[in-house]
Amino acid sequence: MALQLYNTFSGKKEVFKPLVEDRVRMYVCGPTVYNRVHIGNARPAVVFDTLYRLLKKRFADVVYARNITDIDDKIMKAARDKGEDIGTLSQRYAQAYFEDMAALNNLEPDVVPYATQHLPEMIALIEQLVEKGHAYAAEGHVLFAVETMSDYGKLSKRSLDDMLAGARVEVAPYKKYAGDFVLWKPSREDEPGWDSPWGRGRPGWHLECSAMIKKHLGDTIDIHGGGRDLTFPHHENERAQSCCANGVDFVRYWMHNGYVNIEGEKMSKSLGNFRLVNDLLQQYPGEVLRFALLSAHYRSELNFSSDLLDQAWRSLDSLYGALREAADVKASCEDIEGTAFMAALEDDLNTPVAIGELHQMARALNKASDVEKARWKGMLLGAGQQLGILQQDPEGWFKQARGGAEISEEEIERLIAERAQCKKEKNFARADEIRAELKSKGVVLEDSREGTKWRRE
RNA sequence: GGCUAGGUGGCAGAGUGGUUAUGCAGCGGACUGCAACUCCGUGUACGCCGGUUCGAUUCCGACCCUAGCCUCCA
Repeated sequence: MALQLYNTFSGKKEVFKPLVEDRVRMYVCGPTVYNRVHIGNARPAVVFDTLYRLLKKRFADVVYARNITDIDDKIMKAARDKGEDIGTLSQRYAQAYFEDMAALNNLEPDVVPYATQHLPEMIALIEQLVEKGHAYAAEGHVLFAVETMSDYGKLSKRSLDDMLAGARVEVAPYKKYAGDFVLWKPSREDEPGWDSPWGRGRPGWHLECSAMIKKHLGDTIDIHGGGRDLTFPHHENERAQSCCANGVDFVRYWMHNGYVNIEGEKMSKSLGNFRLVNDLLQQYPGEVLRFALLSAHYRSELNFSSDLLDQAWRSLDSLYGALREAADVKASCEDIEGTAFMAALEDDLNTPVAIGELHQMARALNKASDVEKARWKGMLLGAGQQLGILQQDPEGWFKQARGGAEISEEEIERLIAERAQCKKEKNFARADEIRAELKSKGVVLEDSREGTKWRRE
């Protein structure tokens, strides 16, 4: 089955065909590093990481780039507030971002470009736009003239008239037209800035992506992804800059993920209702967070709650449970091509259905005869790998801490040994007492012919 | 005000013009010294009102409601 992706630009699912056969170039908007990221920021990283894994399976030459925005007015403000150097602050949060993303089992992108390392490219892009009459300088600013682009607004599906009718911001006096956006703005002495033909200043927000895409991936790329809120103005403006400067198609498939909501409301730094990935990691394994993010289709909104996380954890428990039972089985290297699992992923990354298939595989593994177990274990592991889950040692999975007061492994083992002795002596009263005692400390015992296993819950 | 997306069983979440996923929770059963795990069984849910149709949750129209974008934002 052919990979199908929903393209924001056309508004429908399309069969994915790279511009050049077997070669895919994908760019995803990364974070502005002025704070630790919240779980909403993690969603595109997880979604597009899952797509990246799928693309790598399908195509020989895949390059995935995800930028770090390290120059921005919010970073400048954060640095001022903390009395810290901008570079130090952005470096620190970039590092924190990498750690958070790694904890969610995200593979590293092939390219991680930084905005501040691409000033010459950005300036060159502006010069090109000015030269072609798409941009003009005014009062130290350089602005993009949106009226010079005939299909401006086509990505976000809005007309210039609509936008101006709903405008809620005052129009800056240096703009020729209210919808024009900034490519370059002047910096005061105490603000970070770079020399340019228009004086010392800094780039507008949208420019870096255009410049970095051009440099690292080319004039026309296959996939550009990000959160739904970036469709306008960010991606619309990127598209305007790149199309007008390069004169060729910019992005062939635009993809946007839905929001993570809290209590039915968008989670965002500005609303202050966010949950930091790092805080959540104190309470939940990264794999649980990843699973929760993949439990809804990427284009839907996802309501984030402790209920969701608990369900995700239990679902993973059931999958790891099947692997744990088959711990002695050597998994065969199974090809998951052509399975319902792959068909789900290829259908615009339908991860909820793919997860359903994972459960079917686990059930099959549980029921399988000894000879069949190797095959199903291989399938389950292979499918899990495709989603970035199920790669841990199952025994370790069940023994990991689950928050709250912890009883040590030594103590657990000691009580299990005592209970085994009691059972041998038919002292079931004491055996049950030990079970209850451990249960009260969050440890569940599972007897079997091979002995007693335990897990934390 | 303009534009966009969506309203599915207790919860999460796919999907479909008729045989109505999947997971969690619940209930019944098998297994177990007791449990747990696992397995088997079990739930006619698709916002409201009309229309098309032999038949609509699925198509069409109106309505209600929710969220988002139009300003920094994943």
